[in-house]
Amino acid sequence: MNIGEVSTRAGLPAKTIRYYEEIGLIAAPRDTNGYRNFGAAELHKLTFLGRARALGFSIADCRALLALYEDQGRASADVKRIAQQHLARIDAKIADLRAMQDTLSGLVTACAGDHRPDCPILRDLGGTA
Amino acid sequence: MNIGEVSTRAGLPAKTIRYYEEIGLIAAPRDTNGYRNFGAAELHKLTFLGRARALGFSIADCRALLALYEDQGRASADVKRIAQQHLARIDAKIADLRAMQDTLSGLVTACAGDHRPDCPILRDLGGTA
DNA sequence: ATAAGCCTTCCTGCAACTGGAAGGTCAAGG
DNA sequence: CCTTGACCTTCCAGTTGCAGGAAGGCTTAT
Repeated sequence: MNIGEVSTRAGLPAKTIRYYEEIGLIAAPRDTNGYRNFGAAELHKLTFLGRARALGFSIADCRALLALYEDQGRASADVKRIAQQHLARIDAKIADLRAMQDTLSGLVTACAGDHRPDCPILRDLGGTA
Repeated sequence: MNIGEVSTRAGLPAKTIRYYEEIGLIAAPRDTNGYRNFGAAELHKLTFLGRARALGFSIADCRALLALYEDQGRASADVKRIAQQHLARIDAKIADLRAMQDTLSGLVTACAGDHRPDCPILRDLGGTA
């Protein structure tokens, strides 16, 4: 399988796959012509990576998760810890965004949005000045 | 006011203030010794920027908002449009994160987290393999 | 022979800073 | 007068996770 095919099958851009190889996340054996030649195992790993990334795991987390995935003697506790930490980061991010959303939606509602210069949004940003 | 004082008063790191000057977001007049010397107006602008950034506005948005802030003849509609677009981006981000949160919390709950290798999280990422 | 459609590497850029090195300036203390 | 320490300066590199594009090689079909 060349990179194009693996790209469509894994649902990842070729650029991303090359990048993953570059940072040592996956291996990509070469043909004599220099082309990358992927097998089923690498496709599987790339699909794994795609899902993990879609769940927001960092590359560092992905590396750890992939290692655990390959390790038949792993402890599920190690996987769970990573997932929990990530979940905590997500929760925190949502909380931050919600705070912004609250403030902003209030301001947007309060703003007339017409031709006049008076604007509660700018008033708020400027410190009620 | 030197950069240190303006930094504490605006609540922004000195590095950030230098960066804002570098990208032309603010001006920073110099003393004869080369030190930046800020006046009340610049402090005010930096505070404005700090609040806008805290609400998640991009630097590009901040630049536009700051211009509108300074423009006495602005239309509040222009401000509102920027804020609404940003709000939409925030809504979308929250939706994304919530989807991740949903999936992940389910997986985390399902994972025993003990010494055994069996793990629903890895099973899911690996495509039920 | 040539054109299209793959593939390769390498370099740059994005957002918004942060950290650190190397060095100038200033006020206080001995 | 000298030193110490806290400021300040510029410049360069790194962060995250790729994307865009140039310059060129391989393959297949016409």
